[in-house]
Amino acid sequence: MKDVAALAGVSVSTVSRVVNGTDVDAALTRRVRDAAQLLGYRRDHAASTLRRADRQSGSLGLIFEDVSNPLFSVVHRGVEDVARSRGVLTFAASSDDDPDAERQLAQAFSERGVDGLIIVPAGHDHSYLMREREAGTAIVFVDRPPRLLEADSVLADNADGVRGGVARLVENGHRRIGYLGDRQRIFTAAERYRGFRQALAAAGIEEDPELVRLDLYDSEVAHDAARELLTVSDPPTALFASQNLITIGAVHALRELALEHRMALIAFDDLTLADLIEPGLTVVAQDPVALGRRAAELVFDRLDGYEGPARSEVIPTTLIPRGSGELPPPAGNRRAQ
Amino acid sequence: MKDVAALAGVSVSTVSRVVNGTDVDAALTRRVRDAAQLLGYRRDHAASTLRRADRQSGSLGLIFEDVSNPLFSVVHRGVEDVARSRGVLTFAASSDDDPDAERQLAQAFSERGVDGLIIVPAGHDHSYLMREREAGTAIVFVDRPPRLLEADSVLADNADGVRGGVARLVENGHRRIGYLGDRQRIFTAAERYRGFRQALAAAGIEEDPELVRLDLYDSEVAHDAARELLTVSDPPTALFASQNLITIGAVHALRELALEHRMALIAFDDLTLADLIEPGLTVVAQDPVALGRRAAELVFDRLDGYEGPARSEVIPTTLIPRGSGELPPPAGNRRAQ
DNA sequence: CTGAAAGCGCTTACAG
DNA sequence: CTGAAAGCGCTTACAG
Repeated sequence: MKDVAALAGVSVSTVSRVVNGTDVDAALTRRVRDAAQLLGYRRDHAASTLRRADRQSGSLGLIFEDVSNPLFSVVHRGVEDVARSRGVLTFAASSDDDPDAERQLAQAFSERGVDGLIIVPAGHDHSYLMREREAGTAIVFVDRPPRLLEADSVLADNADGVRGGVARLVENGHRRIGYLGDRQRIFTAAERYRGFRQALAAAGIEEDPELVRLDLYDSEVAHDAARELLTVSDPPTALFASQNLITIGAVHALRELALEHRMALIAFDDLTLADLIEPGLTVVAQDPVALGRRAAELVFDRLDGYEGPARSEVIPTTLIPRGSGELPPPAGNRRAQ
Repeated sequence: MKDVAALAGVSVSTVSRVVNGTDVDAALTRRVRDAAQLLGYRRDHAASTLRRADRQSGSLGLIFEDVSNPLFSVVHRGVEDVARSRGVLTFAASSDDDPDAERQLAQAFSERGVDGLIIVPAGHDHSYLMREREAGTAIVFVDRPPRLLEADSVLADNADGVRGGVARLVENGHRRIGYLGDRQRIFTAAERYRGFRQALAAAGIEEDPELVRLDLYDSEVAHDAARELLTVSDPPTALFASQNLITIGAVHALRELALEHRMALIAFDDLTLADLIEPGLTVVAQDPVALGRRAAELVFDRLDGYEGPARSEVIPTTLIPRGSGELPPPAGNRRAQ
């Protein structure tokens, strides 16, 4: 900037004013612009915000479990869309579900002066974020709620999604419905299982522990659990798979037992080729773009001065029928009721 | 920092030294740390690098076509892994293949002082980046090479991947092979088509224009093109789909014509449920983590002082046989040769 | 409208 | 080992 000022024959104040668009004599403006162009001048954003009154860095920090997880990368895109419309850029990083990593990333982002933090929480104690918030950083949680901290959050309607899926199975005549669940310490997994139980209760069906397998942490384990569950003495006529990897394991098990056209299946979360497998996979789909957009909007509401109580927003899910969820129970089972 | 110094009863110089780990008397160090802890002090990273000798901001800017594209989100993760091991954070943004957006993002990142830029190029003229590079920013291109700028790049071996896939089809006895290609102005699409022609030439097969459909920009268009191509008077016995969306269109067309078990199919790029569709989808898979890691390594090589000529690295692809690519031509066709 | 000066939060020679 | 002082690139009252 000094160089630009020298070349244009004006003071650095004037250059600063031109760069910031405050009124400056047209001739001077031209001289400054020419000089800047010639020297390839680019304002130092950090120095600028250091001195500025509002102290906004124009950046947000996103902490996901994994930036390459298809769900979170789409959330990221949702955030980006609303942030970019305000000239705000996004940092993104992966915690790999490690609470220490989450903290370190939050700290690293804070040191870099992000205006807001959007977090898919890994930790179980977010009180450490109080200080960042007092320092003016807007904090919003996505996909899972914060613990030990009152803060804005945007969640998918996990319980309701499962409830709707299972209700559909019940409508189609199923009463013995198997459930394949993820680790119950994970918020979304616990919520989904809760939805399952609610749906059974609403239909007046008693839960059969034999038909429920929880804490399935990858497709292999889910595959084994599904095989077991499908071969109990009084097997289910329908299955609910509560998550992507579990769904893959379940489909493998159904194939192996040649049951894919006889056993109804509904899965939580959509998948790329879901309409190309046989039968088409009926899913309860989340809306990750909406999760991201809304989270960003809550961040900017705070930055724009909203100081009300923490808001918890819930984004609805959608049931997408593709065939597997519409299979009726076999005739024998129908009569048996 | 001033406040910490006051509370600890030392000068700001001493606080700075403690924060930066230069040797300070143990007792003073303790007093400073306690004061910092008490005040919730967090160093201002921007102010720090502003004054520092090396001027490194500890951040990288990534410009993808779309952060939510599964390929790029995995590249992102690869970059993140090597960057994080050096304490470097990553900005990421989507250009949506718009050259202007690419430029604006590059500029926004530069203003924020990123140490390096990793770009999936949208534009056709990257000379505008000369200035950033002169300013010390390391620049590496991923997935597609730069234009009008000598710069490091990391590409997948597109041509070779297709060549290998088509060679496999030829080995299995196919001589009439259909090709479904994306818009030829896209570098990767052109490369893949080049690989297709090379494979045919190597096998002494003359290219039949009737069996080649290019510039397919979405699954609908690909679906239509595949249907057409499969119903010409002398139809192919095998198909090569050059990209994800095209593959989806091709599989739909094969299903529609009930040809999925009679027509061989190999696709470029792996997909989540590829082993669960019938028959399993044989693919030429890229290694996006490696693309990202290598790109980050090239960035850090430059930042570490490497000043040699631009390097073009190529990451090999892998053929994953799952059934669809291993279907032989029908007996009649085999005799016909 | 323009310029000289102070200062954002920090680091780093320079003395001591 | 420690402190006073200068200065990184910028913005912004304050005079003129």
